[in-house]
Amino acid sequence: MRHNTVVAEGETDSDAVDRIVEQWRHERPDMAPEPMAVFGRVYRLARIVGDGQEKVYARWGITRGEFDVLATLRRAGTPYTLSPKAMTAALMLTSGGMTGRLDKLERAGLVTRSPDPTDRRALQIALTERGKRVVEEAADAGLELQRRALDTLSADDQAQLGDLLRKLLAAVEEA
Amino acid sequence: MRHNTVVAEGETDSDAVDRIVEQWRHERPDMAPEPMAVFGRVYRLARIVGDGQEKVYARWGITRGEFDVLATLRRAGTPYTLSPKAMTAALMLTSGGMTGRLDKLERAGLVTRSPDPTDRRALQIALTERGKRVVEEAADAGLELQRRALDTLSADDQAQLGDLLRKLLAAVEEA
DNA sequence: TCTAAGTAGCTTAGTACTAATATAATCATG
DNA sequence: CATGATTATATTAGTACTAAGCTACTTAGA
Repeated sequence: MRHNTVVAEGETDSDAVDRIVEQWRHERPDMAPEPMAVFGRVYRLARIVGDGQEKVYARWGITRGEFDVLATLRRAGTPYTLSPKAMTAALMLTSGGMTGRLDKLERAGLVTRSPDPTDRRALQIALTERGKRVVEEAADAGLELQRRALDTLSADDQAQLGDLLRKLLAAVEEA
Repeated sequence: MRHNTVVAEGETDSDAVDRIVEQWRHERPDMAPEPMAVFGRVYRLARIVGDGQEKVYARWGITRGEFDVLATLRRAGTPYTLSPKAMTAALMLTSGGMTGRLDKLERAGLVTRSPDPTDRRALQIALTERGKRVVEEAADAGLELQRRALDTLSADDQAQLGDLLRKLLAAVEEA
């Protein structure tokens, strides 16, 4: 319930998420749906920016999930080698899902599978030269998309948003 | 580059996302990967809290996608009736996806499909009594999950986070 | 009024996952 | 050092979606 209609500095018009929260408040006055305003926007941001990154990565013929595999290998540093098991944990994926992603990446010539000499149950997944080039170009392009969105916020706002999200994520990961 | 190791008030230890950003910085010093810190946390929050909501809604035998359909009908207010077309748009879904969700909800007795008397191409989807009860109970439980996570932040922090996310979402939806 | 274009919902084929299970190899204990 | 438990990857069946295209219906224009 606003006491006036002046829009304060930096304030934005009500958006789709505000309207949803308002609808709930109207239909269920006992509900206190304020947390939806935060998580509704988190979901929407993840979806919209995620879809955008998906489109960017498609220029290199890979999906976002496949990019994540390549990026995990690239970030590990030379010789760009990890086990499927390690990446399965890092990417919150089942082993079946990882097998599928590696099949596609191997067929595309972006990674190789070789036996782990010290553990015959395990594999070593390695980035190929082409895989390294693809992941670097795609990462730059995807980052650029994120940067364009984020740079609509002041440097202060960006830092503050990062801090608040880190706090919230820490709380959520605890539970 | 910190000048000392004192952890300032409210500051949190480095988390998985910080470590990913740090790895990129080390491997690609030219990269400026700061935006990843924000969007990485947005993705992770969406995934973790989303999975949590999925588990909550499962107590009523519905998925998150099906909950969203029921909630859209409930929020519309009495008589809790909308066309598939309207909901397809609101939920960013293809028509095929909507048909599938409605099939399941109709079989479960949570919605009904009836012909639109004014347009014989269209349908009217309506919440049943049971559908209304299910969506209200599930919405309360899902909201409670969100509230527990969010209440680890001060009221000020919650408000600030909401504002920053609204700004960022507006920028993202523009593009 | 007839027809072309557009719209609503459904169907089909294909994709990317999960959960459960299988297989093979390794590790830990008596 | 034998064996029971655990681990790493793959396989299978089932799920929830998308993209493309279909049918039935509606609308706008000559």
